[in-house]
Amino acid sequence: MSDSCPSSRYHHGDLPGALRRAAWDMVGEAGVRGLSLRECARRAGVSHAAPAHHFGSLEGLLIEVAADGYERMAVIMDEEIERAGDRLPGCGLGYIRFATTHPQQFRLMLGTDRGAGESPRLREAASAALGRLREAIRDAWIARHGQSPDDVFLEERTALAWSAAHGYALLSIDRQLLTTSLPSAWRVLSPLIETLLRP
Amino acid sequence: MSDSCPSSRYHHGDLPGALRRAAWDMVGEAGVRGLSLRECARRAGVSHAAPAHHFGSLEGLLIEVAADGYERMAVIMDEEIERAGDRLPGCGLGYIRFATTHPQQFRLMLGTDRGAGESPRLREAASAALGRLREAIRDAWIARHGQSPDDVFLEERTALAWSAAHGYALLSIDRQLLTTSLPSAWRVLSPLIETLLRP
DNA sequence: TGGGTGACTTGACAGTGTCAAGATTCAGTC
DNA sequence: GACTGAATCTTGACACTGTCAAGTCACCCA
Repeated sequence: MSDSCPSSRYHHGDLPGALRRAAWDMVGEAGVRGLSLRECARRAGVSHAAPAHHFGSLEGLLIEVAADGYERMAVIMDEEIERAGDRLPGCGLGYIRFATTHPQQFRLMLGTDRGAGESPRLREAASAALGRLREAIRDAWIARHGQSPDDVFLEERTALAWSAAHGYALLSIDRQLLTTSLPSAWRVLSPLIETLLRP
Repeated sequence: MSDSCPSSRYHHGDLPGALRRAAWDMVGEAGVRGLSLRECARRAGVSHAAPAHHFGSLEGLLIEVAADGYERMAVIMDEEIERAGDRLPGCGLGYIRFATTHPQQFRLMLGTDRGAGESPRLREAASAALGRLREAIRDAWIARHGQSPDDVFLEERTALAWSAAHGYALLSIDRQLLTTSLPSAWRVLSPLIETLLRP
């Protein structure tokens, strides 16, 4: 059963999933502004009003697609952690790799505003990505200092690491806007590792 | 002559400026998705097709409004530099202050994509903001080491500083999404100053 | 097997972006 | 002062959009 060929006329079978995949593809092709509910419905093979039953509105679909993005990001972060063999740089580089390979979707993810707080799935997915970074810092700290850092201190270092990775990711995707020659992620961010692990 | 009261029926007097101010206000009120060309035209007191003559399309208006954003950001960075008495933290804190006081406009600024590279005014405005940070790092380096840093090295440190400030700014405005308790900008970012100035 | 709910379809409405044709205003030249 | 051309609009049209309401079909459970 494909996305655009429903199992029956009034019962798609997996319409929410098909709509989210269609939205993901359209954002990748044409950016957030190029996304429309009706075109998603066409690609899923249903009528224009079908999505409302599952997502309420276009805004509702966008929020769920942003949550999808964080879940996909977590997968790439895990891959990069495994490839790098070192969790802390693996997390950061995975984050950046996701953003540079999915620039338009990445923009959607950080473009969602107040309504996004209402989605438990989005909150969880975003927190999970942040949690990987927090765990990586905690483990690196324990390896260096023999004991766990203070919770408040850990939050500060996590915020610093996330900020730097996030900001660098945006520099990468906005490169025509800000600079024509951006130094590599490693060269820019590796000095930060020492900072994160110093009391 | 106000924005919505043209000096004559077929000659507004400053229509481009009025449209950009209307767009700025609408983005602030309802986010990028809440902006429409026709509503901007209504607020400026002209017909729906008038903006096309100045901006070509909605996309063209968005790009110019993003450039406005960077110019306003530069003003706030300069104010914060003066208030802090120290350029490097002043730049960073000014950047963050702008983002947290204009979250929706800030999102517009980083939401612009490929077409934005075409606007010399946007490129210049964005580069000027980045240039302030580069100058602040260079000056702080000279104060510490007695001579200017290598250009490549300076670009790396500038990218690191921008990334961290930018990332923290986004954490601030997305706070319902990622965390309910974000440590202050100073506590998160001040360890970075030492990193920026170490060879 | 029937009923209730879920999952759609159809149709309508208001708003949008953009384009084309036309009207008005301004500025420069003679 | 009149004329001309360009700038700056207005009007109208079209296609697309999001959302809502009413109706139809499919599925599942008692």
